[in-house]
Amino acid sequence: MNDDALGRLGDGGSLTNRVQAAIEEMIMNGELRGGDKVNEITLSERFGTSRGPLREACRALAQEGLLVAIPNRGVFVRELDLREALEVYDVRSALDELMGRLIAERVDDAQVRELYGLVDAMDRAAAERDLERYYPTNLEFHNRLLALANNRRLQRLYKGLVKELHLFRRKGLLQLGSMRISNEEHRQIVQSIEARDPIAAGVCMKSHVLAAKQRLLAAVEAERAQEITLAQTSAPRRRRQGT
Amino acid sequence: MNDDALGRLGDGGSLTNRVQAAIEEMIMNGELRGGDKVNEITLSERFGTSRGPLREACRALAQEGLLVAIPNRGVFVRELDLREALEVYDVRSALDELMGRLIAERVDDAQVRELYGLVDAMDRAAAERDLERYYPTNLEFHNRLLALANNRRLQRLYKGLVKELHLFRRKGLLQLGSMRISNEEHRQIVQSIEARDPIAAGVCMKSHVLAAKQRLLAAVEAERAQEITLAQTSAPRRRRQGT
DNA sequence: GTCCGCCGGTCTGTTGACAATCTGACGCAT
DNA sequence: ATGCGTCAGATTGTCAACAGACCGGCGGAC
Repeated sequence: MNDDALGRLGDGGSLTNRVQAAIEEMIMNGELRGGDKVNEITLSERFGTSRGPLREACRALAQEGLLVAIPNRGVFVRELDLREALEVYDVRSALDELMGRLIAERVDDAQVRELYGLVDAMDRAAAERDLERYYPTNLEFHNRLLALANNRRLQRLYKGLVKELHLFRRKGLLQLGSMRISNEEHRQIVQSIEARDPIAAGVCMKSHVLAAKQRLLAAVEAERAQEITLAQTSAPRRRRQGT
Repeated sequence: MNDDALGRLGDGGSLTNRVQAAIEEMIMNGELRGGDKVNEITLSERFGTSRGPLREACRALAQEGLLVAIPNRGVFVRELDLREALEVYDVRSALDELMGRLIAERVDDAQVRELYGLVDAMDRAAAERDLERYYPTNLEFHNRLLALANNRRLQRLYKGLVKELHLFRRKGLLQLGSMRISNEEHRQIVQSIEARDPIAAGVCMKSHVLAAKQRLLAAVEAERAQEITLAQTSAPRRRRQGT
């Protein structure tokens, strides 16, 4: 991020809104990592504002859960441990089930065709092992579903949860887990939506998220096993790893 | 609320936190109603602070969804129309299902007995038509369930939704609807929890919320019908009511 | 050698003042 | 009478400075 950081986000109206968007962006693209301290003076100088708007932006982000404010100590980028990440997946599973239910109750044929189009595109990308194309389409697919649910509260909470997952320490594991995603799950979701079966659509979407949760767990376990192996080979005399 | 408004909430550490709690309190007890403007100078003078902390508190409450900030116009207490209230109920139904699922997977016998105790207390209060005792117990029952789910994310989102429902214009209708609540639903919830049946517990809790949603809808319909009747008798020559 | 208390620097918490914007009303022209 | 441009008052947006809290290092006592 450069000195024109706020200029690019010029559509916020107030400085506070732009600063808030800028900090959120810094967190999302990894410039600010979990546990980092948000220094008011440093950041306000960088954005070319005073500390007032910056403090207001931090307050909002803290309420949103992206930052943590400790009185007289400052604000820090929140850090999500494995337990919390799994909690988020559980909540997402519940919201996804609702999403499927709502969508199946109100889609029209054109929307179903659009969803099939996205699934087909993902199939083609997957066949070519083209992850650069698979990811954005996958993202669009889920955004489209979220929009089709037509429930603003659901949309806000869901987007918040997605943002929160960016705070997971080993974010790489999330992508590693979703890499092995089965597009077949997506197709089943659309099929149950096409059948206008709210129960089935809800179950499909819930299962989809819970499967992702399990993939994350598996990836964490795999990494842990590998770490232990590495540690044992490089320092074989050590019997116990740090807990 | 008096001039000691912040003194009673003295445990917030920073002024901002106390102001935030105070404003939230004002919204919850109805002193600030939906659509009301939050004047920075007026409120800051009332709390004995400057505008800085007050603005930060409003930022946080806006992010939480209790206030709405319009650039260069100020912040206003958010107003929930019927459509939005129903949306909230839908989301709550999903979260409650998750809650039931999680609880049934991890309760112990003592906790089940405690839940039965609360249901019994509600039965006794209902038998005596003692709503003053029924309400707090009902609240405690649901808070207890929320705690038993042991999922902080779920707890935060759920409490947020409950707060948001206070912004519904005709809040009275909510209570009117829950007055006819069947404690039998509560007992069924506990029974399925006691049976350690996650599916059944989830369904029971989801149904409980959706039933409340239907009761709200019915109350709104009843009120609307009565309004039309009154309007027709008092001004019978008018054929069309204002939309 | 270790622990305790002091102290300077740094950062946050808060404030009051200045600049920009909006609201509502007044007066004028049509 | 109605509509429009203008203006004063009020309110929000932003800033720079002051006060207080926390952190780390230093020196002395045991």
